[in-house]
Amino acid sequence: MTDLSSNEIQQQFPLFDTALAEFIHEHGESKVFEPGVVLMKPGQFFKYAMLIVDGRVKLYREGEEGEEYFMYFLEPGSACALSMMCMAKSQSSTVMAIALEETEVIMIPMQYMDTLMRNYSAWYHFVIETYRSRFEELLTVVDQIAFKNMDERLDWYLKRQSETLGRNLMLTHQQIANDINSSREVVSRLLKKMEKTGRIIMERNSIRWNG
Amino acid sequence: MTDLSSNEIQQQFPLFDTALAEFIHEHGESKVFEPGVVLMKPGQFFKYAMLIVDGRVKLYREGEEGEEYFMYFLEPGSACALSMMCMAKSQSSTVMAIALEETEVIMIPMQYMDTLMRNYSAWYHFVIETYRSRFEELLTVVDQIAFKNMDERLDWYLKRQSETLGRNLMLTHQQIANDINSSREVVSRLLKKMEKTGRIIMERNSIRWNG
DNA sequence: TGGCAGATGTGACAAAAATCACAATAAAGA
DNA sequence: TCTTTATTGTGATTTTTGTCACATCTGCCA
Repeated sequence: MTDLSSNEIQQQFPLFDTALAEFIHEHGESKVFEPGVVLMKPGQFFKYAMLIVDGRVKLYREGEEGEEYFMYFLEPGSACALSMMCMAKSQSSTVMAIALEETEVIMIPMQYMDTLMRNYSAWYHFVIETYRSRFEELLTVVDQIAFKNMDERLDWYLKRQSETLGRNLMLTHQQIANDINSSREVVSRLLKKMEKTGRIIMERNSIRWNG
Repeated sequence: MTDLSSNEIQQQFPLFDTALAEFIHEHGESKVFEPGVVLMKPGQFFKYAMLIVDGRVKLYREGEEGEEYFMYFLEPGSACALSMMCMAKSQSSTVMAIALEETEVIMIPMQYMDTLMRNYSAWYHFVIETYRSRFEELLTVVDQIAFKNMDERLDWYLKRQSETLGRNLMLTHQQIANDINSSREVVSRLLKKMEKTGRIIMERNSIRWNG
């Protein structure tokens, strides 16, 4: 039983019809994750499909030697595709997911998946759309690292960050370097160039995106 | 109506139960693609879910300036995840798919998707497993290009090629360079090194993998 | 058999990015 | 205010990869 009414659920997830929203209201469980908490990590198994109601989650890939690579954000109204896929096969996750803000999540136990899939076509449309959009997003990530130089990748990274986090990005050069698997010095120099063209304004601990 | 009996379908797709195999036998359409034929290209819309019965399909991403990046193969018993996702939303594809050999495909018109999802749980398990495994595969591609140097990427590339194409790879250095978005000279030099360690044997137009 | 096209080898050089070393600056606390 | 620490700036150097130029080699076929 969730904290949210089926009405509130429908507001956040416009694809859901009333019957589905009520089912989820009934059988889902609400949970709040504090900023910095790990929602998902490599090797972890899933018992729930996770729907983001409020807040923001950062997904990134971890390399063997602790390198990181930012993939995408989960925002309210979206679901964690990985949680649904892994759950379906009792597979373990291979990415990290961290709450950036206080994040409210509806968790749907896996035993309801069959029922949902079978009886609520809105659900499977939602599931497939979730997969599709994440797959697409991952493809654009591949594009960037396969085909683009660091300056373009940095630009794209900041653009995406500002799209979900706003124009004022509270990021140090080191954090950015981690996210795009580069080094602080390289990021510093490239940022300096971007500042000269007016694309950004730099302050200590933050960057203003002018896009 | 497919050329394949429901029995043959079940043999290729072990997850399918008899009822599902019969449904697909009834409503699917058989099609054969000759080597080199494009099954799917950016901008194309889908009316069918494609199941690979025989042959081999190569999927790769195309960059804005015509660069390429090899993603993965589709083999018999697997489905094209992209075709299912795009179809579901009438979205257009963003990758290239080319038949390497003569490839036999079952094409299921999209109007049956709802029925399949609703009435055949084996179908949606299959769909989700398809998505999951492709997503996972794409993640390992990200790993490689984000975290690894050219020598490791080449090694991994050859390993994957030989896993589905056999130890004897009919590839020129130029073709390899295209697939991993590098240059012929770089690939030549790295291959030479790999030959010295005995990991491969080079011949004209082909490479023998000893992995 | 001679020539040609595609494939491969290789040195020299250029460009992109990572690394190293250290300076300068700013904020936070004691 | 003085100290400490995190952040940012910057030159010098190295490593990795890509590019250019050209030499060889191999198989094909006219």
